Amino acid sequence: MSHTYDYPRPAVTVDCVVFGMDDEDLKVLLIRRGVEPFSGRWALPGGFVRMDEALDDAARRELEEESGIRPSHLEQLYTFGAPDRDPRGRVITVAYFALVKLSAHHLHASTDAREAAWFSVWDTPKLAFDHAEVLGTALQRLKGKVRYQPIGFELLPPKFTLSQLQRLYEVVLERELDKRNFRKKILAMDLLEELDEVEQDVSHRAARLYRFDHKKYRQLEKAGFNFEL
Amino acid sequence: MSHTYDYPRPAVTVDCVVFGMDDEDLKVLLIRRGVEPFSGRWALPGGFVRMDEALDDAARRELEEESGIRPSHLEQLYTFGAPDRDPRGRVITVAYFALVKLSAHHLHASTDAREAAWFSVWDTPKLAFDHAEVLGTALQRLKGKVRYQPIGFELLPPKFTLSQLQRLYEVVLERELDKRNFRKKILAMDLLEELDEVEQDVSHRAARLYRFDHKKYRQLEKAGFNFEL
DNA sequence: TGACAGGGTGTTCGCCGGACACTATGGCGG
DNA sequence: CCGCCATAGTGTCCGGCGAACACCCTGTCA
Repeated sequence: MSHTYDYPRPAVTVDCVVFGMDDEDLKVLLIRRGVEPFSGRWALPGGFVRMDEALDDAARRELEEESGIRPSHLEQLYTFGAPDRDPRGRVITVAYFALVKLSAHHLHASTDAREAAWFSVWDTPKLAFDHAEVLGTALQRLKGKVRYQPIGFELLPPKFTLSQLQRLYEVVLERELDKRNFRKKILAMDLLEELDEVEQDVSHRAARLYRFDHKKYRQLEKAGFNFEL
Repeated sequence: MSHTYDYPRPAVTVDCVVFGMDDEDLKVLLIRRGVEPFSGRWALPGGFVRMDEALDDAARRELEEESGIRPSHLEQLYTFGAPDRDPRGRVITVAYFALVKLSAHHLHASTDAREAAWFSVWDTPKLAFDHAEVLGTALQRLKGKVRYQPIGFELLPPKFTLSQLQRLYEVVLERELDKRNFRKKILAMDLLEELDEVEQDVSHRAARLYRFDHKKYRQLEKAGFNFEL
């Protein structure tokens, strides 16, 4: 079946930059392409938008189809539409930005025969299309946003230690933070629930676990509170 | 001439939210539609993206065609793609956000038979499509961005008084600012060039004029300086 | 039992943001 | 010409917050 229009139309895709965090590093999800163009190259998960589908829904669907992941945070990032960004012709892509708790998503291998894997964001292979630029934009966004919105927690397991949280901020912001000042500030916000649990299976003194209190955050937010760093 | 594709494709447009500032209020540029759908209604300037044209270029072109305006600041805002946002079918619009010096753009009336006019952003007529939502998103962006990037100056004439600048911030941020603190802070940044001129034709003491020093800003920016409020 | 690998904790100081009120000028009208 | 009006322009104090900074604690493992 074919479709005919009076004027030429670009194709529209969505692509997702999905970030996850393991104990050392910030990771991004990539898919190895199995078809031309750029067959064999790594690329961001994504695909064509259906005619009856909202853009956000398309992003979620493609992500789930290609990796099985349902992100805990998803937002639109930027729309890339350089006329020559896809060798097949005019393709405009609406890029999305997603955060997942890596621990909860041990990639059940390739859901539909495509290979998916996590890469350190500082050390990715050469990417297809303009996906390196998209990734760069997403990193900037993450770096900017993490300081004034509590989205960093979406990258950590539900229960986490303050050291994990600090490492996360250090990796994302690309600078070291003072342990005492960091703890003082984050605890002063009163957004973390101190649990009666400590981490397990570590070969040194075990750290206390905390949980982010979404409900309290929403309350404070309404009252004009601003999360910052 | 017609164009045929294997899969259906959405149409892609750009729409521009153009802000200007007069002595009292923040304004937005609207165009009265002359064709269906929403004929007679006011809408944001915009139109279809050409096949060989970057998105930014499309935004600039449509804006110039419909109003003669060449904005001093233009950036992508957000992409709106709800399946039912246009009664003609699937139309995805990439919205842009633009700032102009109102004084320099006394709308040479309708460049191509369409009616264009400035409206107070707090008091617009009912808008076509989902343009009210687009405008709301743009206002949020302006409000957020004006505090940590010196884009407010794009809304003022090249030479302005500190009172004009303060009024601009008050209108955009929707709150009153203390005159002494505002002046202290903005002057401390050392980004304003104090001119040997005062405003003319006012029926009270004339205020000194200042000019924003773009060059100095770029230097400081490189050195890690951060503009704030 | 000692060494190692993080965990956890307070104080000081300088700066900046916020609150706050009066004098100075210039135009205009009476 | 004098007084009024409308806006311009100016400085201080205080409290809070961010930045710098070092040592003891605890649990594990060899």
